[in-house]
Amino acid sequence: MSAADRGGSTGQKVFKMSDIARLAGVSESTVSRALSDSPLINNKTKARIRDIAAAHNYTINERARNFRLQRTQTIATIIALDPETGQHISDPFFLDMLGAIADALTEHGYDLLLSQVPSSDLSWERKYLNANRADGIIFIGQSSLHDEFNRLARRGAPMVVWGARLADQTYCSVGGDNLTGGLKAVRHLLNLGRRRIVFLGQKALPEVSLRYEGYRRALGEAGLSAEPELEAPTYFVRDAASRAVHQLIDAGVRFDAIFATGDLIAMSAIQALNERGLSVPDAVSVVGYDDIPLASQYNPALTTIRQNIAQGGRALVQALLDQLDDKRPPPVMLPTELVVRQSCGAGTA
Amino acid sequence: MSAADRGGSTGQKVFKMSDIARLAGVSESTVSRALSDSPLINNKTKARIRDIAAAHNYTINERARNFRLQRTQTIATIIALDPETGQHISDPFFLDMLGAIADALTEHGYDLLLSQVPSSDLSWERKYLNANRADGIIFIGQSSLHDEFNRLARRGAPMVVWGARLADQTYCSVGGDNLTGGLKAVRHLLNLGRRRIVFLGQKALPEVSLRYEGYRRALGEAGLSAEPELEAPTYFVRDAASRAVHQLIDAGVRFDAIFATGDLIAMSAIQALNERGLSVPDAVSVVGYDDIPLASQYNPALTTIRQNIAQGGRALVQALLDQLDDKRPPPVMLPTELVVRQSCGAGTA
DNA sequence: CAGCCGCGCGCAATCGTTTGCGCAGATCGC
DNA sequence: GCGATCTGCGCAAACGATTGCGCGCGGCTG
Repeated sequence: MSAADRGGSTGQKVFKMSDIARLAGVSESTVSRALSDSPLINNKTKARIRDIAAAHNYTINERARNFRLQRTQTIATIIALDPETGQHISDPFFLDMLGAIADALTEHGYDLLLSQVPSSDLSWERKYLNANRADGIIFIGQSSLHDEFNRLARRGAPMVVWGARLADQTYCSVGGDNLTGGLKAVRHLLNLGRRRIVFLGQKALPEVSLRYEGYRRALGEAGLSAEPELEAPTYFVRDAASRAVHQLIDAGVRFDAIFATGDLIAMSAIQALNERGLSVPDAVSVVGYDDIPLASQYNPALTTIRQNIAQGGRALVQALLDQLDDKRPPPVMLPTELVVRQSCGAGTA
Repeated sequence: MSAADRGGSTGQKVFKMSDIARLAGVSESTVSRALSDSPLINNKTKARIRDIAAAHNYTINERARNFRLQRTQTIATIIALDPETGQHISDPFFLDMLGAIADALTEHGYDLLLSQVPSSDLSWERKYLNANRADGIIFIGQSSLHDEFNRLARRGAPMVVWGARLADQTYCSVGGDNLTGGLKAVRHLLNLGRRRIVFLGQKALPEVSLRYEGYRRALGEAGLSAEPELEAPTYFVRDAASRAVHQLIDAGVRFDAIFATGDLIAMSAIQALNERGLSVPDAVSVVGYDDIPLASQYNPALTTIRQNIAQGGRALVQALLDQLDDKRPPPVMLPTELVVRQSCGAGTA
């Protein structure tokens, strides 16, 4: 049995529509219409054809069907690895998101084509849309690709991006409410009596920049203002956050709390604090972001901002499908929620 | 612009081969052959056609091509969620594996179709192979599907499974060397002077069962034997491991080390130990399994068994592609490696 | 009884590519 | 100088489904 025979499949004959037609004594047209429940076909005929199809375990050849229909029923999901920021696909957040998207697409009868590309390779349109591999694209991770996304969207490509809503944005985005997220996180720290709060994150990233704005506003509400020495830029890369914390301490900067713009960053920061003999949450309170599955199991359990990932996946898919229906869906902002755990002193480890 | 016009794409005309042919003043056959570098075409003609194609940003329609060639150039990767074991797609291990598979497939010019199905839905063959959506299937997670996989493989479906090699196995599997992994983990604990080592994992799962065999042998080498009271079955589900540890302590079982068959389980166990005032690694040494990205950042950093995930992804893809070439690749077992970190007392937190 | 309408179905074109075969012109050997 | 061989390209038939159009037939109306 060679790879050429019907997808290298099972060794037994794979029926095509003409086989069913012959068995039923009708034309292919009739089979096609019967299986798609067309009103043009008599109900008895339909039933007979369906029985025959079922009896022979017939499955319609989706590729042929989609080809004829000039559609793919496939959505490409691209996780753009930004070598600069070091954000990696293994961030658990991405996998959860991917699962949510897969579920939502399945519900709508779409397949999910997964691709992991370095952001330097920007030929998405050619590769997926022109090559007719996918009907649309979901990008996870906005990073520094804002302009590129704008260009793509202006050319009419059906696409949606998980990320922040930006000012000059022509593409559709779905994301958490990063400003409110930052606000809630920092308000919580202030309510605990913390006053010198480190902002740990890379403001160059759109989402992080909005979280920073929330940080700034929360401080403002408390009559404080953001101090440059309390801002530590760090990417999502493994040890960057840890290094940043060490540097702060080495530089003699005093602080009693950290707002980390990612749970991984928060964990890395906590580790660094421990290495320097600072206990969490006694000496320093820490808030993370995303509520990745491990956040609740970390030691101490992480207080964090939860984004509803399942809801996000559904929203991404819905926005994209709307575009395929010629609608122009507006950007979506999902509510965020503060989850209080031990790393803020809610309990003692 | 409607979703119907060439994949709902860019609004500008999408060229097809006949357009290029007309522009070049040749037939479609010639264009086709020129682009696939057929020796039947004069080099000058080839160059001219390629220039024209490039100038018009022409991309071959992959769907039409694959349709004509009776292949899909797509591999379905299925993460079977076993509701019983509670293992979830968000296990970081899966995402890493997925990334590795995606990379390896891309290298070979294949696309990755992702599906997340509850194991109760077993119509993979119909859905992916008969429907011509994919040329083959990669299953991540063997769980309790051994028999189902055997059936599928016997029918000749091109497939490969990430998991353990079992006795009556007719399908091709790729996996870590679980026996040696268990051996290394437990030998390490024994070398540290630990004697009462808890086995934390669900032996019903094939891979875990092999790790248990390693555990047993390592104990045997040290003149010890496995004691039933030190075996705590636990699934991968969020809090199961924590509960299991609490129960052990409640039952008055004495132990000085834990071999957890997953990093998430190990982390959960450590948390439970801490809650009961037992410090890691002073009172209890813990070894995990998988070396997920967070293992090194956990607190304390986790000693664990590393499986080379990138290598695993490549091996899975290679095994599947071999099958598509009519070869019968043997099961693959990849080496495992012990990574010593603080949770075993290699350092102090 | 003739004309009309609607129901149920078949014919054949079509989606964009690949490829076996055929054919014209150039080249070569003798 | 003539047939054989080779080179370079075009014709047309596939791949497996969908769908506009047409047609036969039965029932209805006038």
